[in-house]
Amino acid sequence: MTSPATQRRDGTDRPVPQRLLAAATRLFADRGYDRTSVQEIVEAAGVTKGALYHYFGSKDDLLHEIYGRVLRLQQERLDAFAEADAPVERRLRDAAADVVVTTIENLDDASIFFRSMHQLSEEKQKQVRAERRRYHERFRALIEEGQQAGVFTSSTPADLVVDYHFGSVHHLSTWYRPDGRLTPQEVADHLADLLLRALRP
Amino acid sequence: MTSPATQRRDGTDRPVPQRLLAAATRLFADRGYDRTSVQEIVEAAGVTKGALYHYFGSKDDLLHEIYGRVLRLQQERLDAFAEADAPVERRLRDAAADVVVTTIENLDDASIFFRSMHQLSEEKQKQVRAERRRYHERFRALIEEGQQAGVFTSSTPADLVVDYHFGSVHHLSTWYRPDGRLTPQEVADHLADLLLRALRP
DNA sequence: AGCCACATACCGACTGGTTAGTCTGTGGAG
DNA sequence: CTCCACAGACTAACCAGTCGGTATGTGGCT
Repeated sequence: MTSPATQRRDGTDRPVPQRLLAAATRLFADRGYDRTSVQEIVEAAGVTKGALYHYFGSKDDLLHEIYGRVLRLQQERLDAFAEADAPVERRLRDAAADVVVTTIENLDDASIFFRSMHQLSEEKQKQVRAERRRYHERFRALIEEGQQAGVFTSSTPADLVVDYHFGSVHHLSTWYRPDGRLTPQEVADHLADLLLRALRP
Repeated sequence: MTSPATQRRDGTDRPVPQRLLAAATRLFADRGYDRTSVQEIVEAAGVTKGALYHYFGSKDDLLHEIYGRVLRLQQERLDAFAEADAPVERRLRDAAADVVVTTIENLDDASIFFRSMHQLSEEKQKQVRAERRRYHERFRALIEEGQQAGVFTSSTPADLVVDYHFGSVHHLSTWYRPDGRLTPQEVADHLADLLLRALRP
């Protein structure tokens, strides 16, 4: 029962599909989807095209899987924070800071996420947007809860506040460097502070 | 003296280079740089490849010109607001709101800007980054001025505040729709409010 | 006024290179 | 013997950039 669902020819390393996903993530983040050839991906993963098309239907599927992975992870974490037993300010702060940390820890995913949306087929884009919307709405609900409770100002629509915060999260992949002077947690705290200060009545 | 520097064969419409730039902007924004063929650009502009390569050295040059246009425009506007004769809060607010309006009014430019950086040649990227840094620093100086004067909180480094705000500006091209319920000016006012509230001591 | 020389502004067929995806084949486990 | 998990040569399509050619305008000379 210790063997993975998918076996590989040689016993080394992780299963092939995961290696392909990892190689694709790295390459997509750094050259962009269109500039990365399938050949480069399989070479980086130490396999051949046969293997890739054995597990994935298309190059596009590979990208879609990356989106799925990120969306699942973030949604899970947000739900956990949102449902916690604490005052709204606390829950929003924790959730806001957590996306920042998680995003920084997966910077490759983040740069792919916001740059490669339109390389996805129309239907897959629709699916991603739908999941994204669920996430967005969960976050918005938190803010609206605080506004109704009077702990957050209502002078800015909750929608806009969500976009304001996620703008800065998306932007992280543009400027954050792991060798910079701020740790992920420090950046997260600052950004969460900015959000909460902007929401003070 | 009324004739443009560049003459075109037929007297109709705007000069060819501008038509090419406009067509390229539209197409790059909606299919992405790599997904847009030179053939499509010239067809949209009503000319042929000969014309394009007569005015531009490469497809890449076309993109570079788009970046140049945006950077020049934004830098000019920022400088004007920053040098105005008014208290810092006022100058920052006006500048912050203005980028939002200008960005919304050129949404195509905005989506190209933050999605197509990597398609530029290394040297052109370096140039764009340098101009971008100048812009960034001008903005940061405004915030630092306010922090030193004590009208803005110093609890968040000015750098981070700039990235926070520009994150939301970049993000506009992802969510803003001209047929939405908020006008560009309303969005700009809200985002500027959020920034200024986040900076209150 | 007429004519020549040259420049500018394009046209569009062609080339060399690249790429996603296919398909036939094969080694090893059970 | 069979089937899964992959190998890798092959194909059909596409695309940036080139290049030889053409049309229109312009200035100088006579």
